[in-house]
Order: sequence, then structure tokens, then C-alpha cells
Amino acid sequence: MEKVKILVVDDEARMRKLVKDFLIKKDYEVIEAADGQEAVDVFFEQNDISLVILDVMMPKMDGWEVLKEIRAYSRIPVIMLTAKGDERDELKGFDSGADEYISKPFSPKILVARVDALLRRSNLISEEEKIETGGIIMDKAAHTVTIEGKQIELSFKEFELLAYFMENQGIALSREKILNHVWNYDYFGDARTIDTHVKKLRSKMGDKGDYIKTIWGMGYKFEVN
Amino acid sequence: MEKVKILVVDDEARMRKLVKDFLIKKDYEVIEAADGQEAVDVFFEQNDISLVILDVMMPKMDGWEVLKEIRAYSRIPVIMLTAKGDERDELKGFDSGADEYISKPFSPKILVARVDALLRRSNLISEEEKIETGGIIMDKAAHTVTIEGKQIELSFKEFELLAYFMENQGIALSREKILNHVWNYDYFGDARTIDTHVKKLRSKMGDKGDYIKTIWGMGYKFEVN
DNA sequence: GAGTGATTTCATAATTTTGTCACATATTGC
DNA sequence: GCAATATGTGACAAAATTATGAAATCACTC
Repeated sequence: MEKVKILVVDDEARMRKLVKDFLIKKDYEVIEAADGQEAVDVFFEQNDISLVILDVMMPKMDGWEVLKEIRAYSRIPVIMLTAKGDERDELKGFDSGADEYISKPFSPKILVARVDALLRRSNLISEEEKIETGGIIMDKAAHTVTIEGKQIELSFKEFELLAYFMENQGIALSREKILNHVWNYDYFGDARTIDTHVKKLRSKMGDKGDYIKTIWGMGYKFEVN
Repeated sequence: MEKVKILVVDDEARMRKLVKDFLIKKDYEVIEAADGQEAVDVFFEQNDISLVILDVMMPKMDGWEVLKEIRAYSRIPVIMLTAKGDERDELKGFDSGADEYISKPFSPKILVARVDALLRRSNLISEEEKIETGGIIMDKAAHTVTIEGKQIELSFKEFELLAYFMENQGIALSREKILNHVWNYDYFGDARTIDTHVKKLRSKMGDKGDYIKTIWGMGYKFEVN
């Protein structure tokens, strides 16, 4: 399959590299531009860019101008990287046409998460629709889980949780990690709530519930056998 | 099969390229014209153009004039690209003879969706006309639905909704997805309206109403059994 | 315009899920 | 073995989502 192209615009090479490395790890294709003018040129040359990450502060042509140029022709998702000081609230009132704002400094992980979310929202990345392992079949499209031929009923969160486990087979997942992925990044509830969901999952999964192993002092791990 | 030809008229080369690339991806043949005069010339030269995408604002001869010229001889679908400011409502009252209006900036996806829809409407691209499943027969051409031999009466929206469900059997459909497909891409009403239509559909479908399953926290799914 | 049916919105009820708590149980390090 | 800490579990309250009926709005016809 064709890789999804992302245009990263920042005048600092370091920053571009940082972002690029993280995006490449997630199998995106990254195109760089070092200033606003170059960004606009590249954007219209390459006609198949799916998302733009745009630094606000740049020489020659700043991020807002670039955004304006792009928005004159296209609605593709744009993430703006704003400087530390810029209050998000100020930005909120003013509809610039950007889809997301991330203020520097940021965690590349969060950036990648937002990229994924935006692309998913615009249906540009489709994900694997079926995961099968150890007699458990998860069909994401149909939103169903079948264990040894029998379909089991899972709630939304249970489904998401099991999906996360199955996508990370054999990997120990800390509670924090689970919270960040299955719940929102901005969920600040009790981590123990995971325990409750794990309990329910295990009971609904019958024998196969044992596949969800407890890693004492750490979290959980999904493993067949 | 012959490709369907689409004429794209815009004075900005960038915009033409953007639109062209998206249409080519969907296997249309694209012919370009850079101004109104050229558009009219090309249109009458090439006699087998199936759809025209026409920018309103152009030097020499604007979109409205081109449209008038075309309409004097032909009924083929025309999509007008209007500038940001132009209020859609203003346009509505005034029957210009265009089939669709899309205001800039737009998402190329929406454009393509409209193109598909218009061509489908004018039978230039065809689709399956009958869907049959679990004792429900939907005849799209005749716009009828028969359940166990008895025809049931559905309103337009109900019909469209059921069609969408039946075309996506076994797939969980989010409310957002349903809105985008059954309503227009630019419908911004309440997603709860889907619930009401589902309720009516279910009741009109009798026993078979159970085929429309609720997926809690997500949307609906049509599934036989 | 009034009348009709389709569509949408709204308020409320019904339902389901989710999160929290308290207590039981298990694990670890000493 | 014993504290100290972490996890498992059941019950319940809180929160979120969906179903439903009715009213409001819209679109179209006569």
C-alpha cells in the first residue's frame, strides 16, 4: 500500500528531524520544508500530501500565511505548532482553519497520536480490520469478538481494551500506557478502573481470560499460553 | 470501458491540478481549461464531456456566462466552485441551472463525492440496482422494499438509510459515517436524528427490524441474524 | 395559503456502561 | 511470618448513551 505523506514545515532542522523520525517509525512518508515559501511550493507540487504539520514561527512566511494559502485550495488536516507563550485560549476564539494546535515543547508521542487521530478521522488510514489469535477473532469493522466460534458481547471500553491487548501481544503494558491508549490522553481518573475492566474482560472471555496476565507491580500483558 | 470525461475550468493552474489529481485517482479523464472562453471552445469541440466543474470567478468570461453558454445546448451536470464569501442561500433562490455548488476552500474528497453522485444520478456510472438479504429485497431502481413478499412503504430518508445499511452488512457504522453518507457531507444537524429514523425503520420492518443492531457507544450495524 | 406528510429537534424515560469504593486476596521484601 | 504494597472482586453510584413520543419545522401540493 502507498504510504501516507506528511509535510513537516519548520525552520529548525533539528525539530524536523525529531518529528520525522517519529513519523517514519509509524510508517508515514515525511516530506520536509524549511520555510513557508518552500512549504507552499512543495504542497502544490506534490499533490498527494495528506497532512501538514506547520510551525507558526518561521522567517519569510509564517505558519498562518502558509495555512491561509493551503486553505484557499484544500481542507486537508493541518496541525499548528505554536510557541510556548501563545495562549491556546486566544487561538480558540479565532478560527484560523487549523485542525489541531500543539504547543512547543511537546512530546513527539502526543504529536504522533494527534496525527493518527486526524488521519483516521478523515479515513486516510485504514487499519487492520481483523486480528486473530489463540482462538479469539476480533473483527474491528463489525465490532465483534468471537471465541471458539461463539460471539461474546463486549461493551465499548472492553472492546477497545481487548483490541489494545491483542495489538500488543506479548508486550507488557503499564497501567499508564493502557490509560493513554484506551482512554483519552486527557483522562485523569483512577488507574484502578483498568483492573475492573480487566476483571470483566477476563470473566467474559471464559477460559481464554487467562491470556490476560497480570504483571505484578507493572500492569498487564496479553499472551497466548 | 471508456473513461468518463470531466472538464475542469479554473484560471488557477494550481487549483486545476489539485482537482485533476483527485479525479484521475478515481479513474476519470480530465480535460482542463484556463478561462471561460477556452472552456466554451473545448466543451463544443470535445463532444463527449460528461460533467463540468466550473470556477465562478475568472477573467474574460466568468463561470456564470460559461454556464449559460453550455445550458443553451446541454443539460449535462455542472458543478460551480464559488468563492468563500458567496452565501449559499443567496444562490439557492436564484436558479442558475447549476447542479451543485461547492464553496472554496473545499475538501477534494467532497468534490469527488459530488461528482460521483451527479454522474450516478445521470446514469453515467451505474451501480447495483437490487440488494437482497435475509428476506428483504431492495430494488433501488424501483425504489421499493419488499419484506417476505410484502412491500413496505418507506420515506426517502428511510429508504436511503436502509440502503446504506444493506450495502454495508456486517459492518459497524458510526453515526458520523452514517451522516456523511446518507445525509450530505455538509449536513451539520443533530446526529440524534439518525436515532429517530432508525426507530421508524425498525418499526416499519417488523420482525426484521432486529437486523438493525445498536452498537453502544458507537453507532449501528445491519446484520442478518 | 392551508393541508399533508416527511424530517428534524427536543425532552424525557429507559438502558447500559463506566468509575469508585470497600474489602478480600495475593505478592514482595525483610 | 509479617508488614507493606498491589491486585481481584462485588456492589453501587454516577455518567453517558440510546429509545421514544411529541412537538416544531420544512417541503411540497393543491
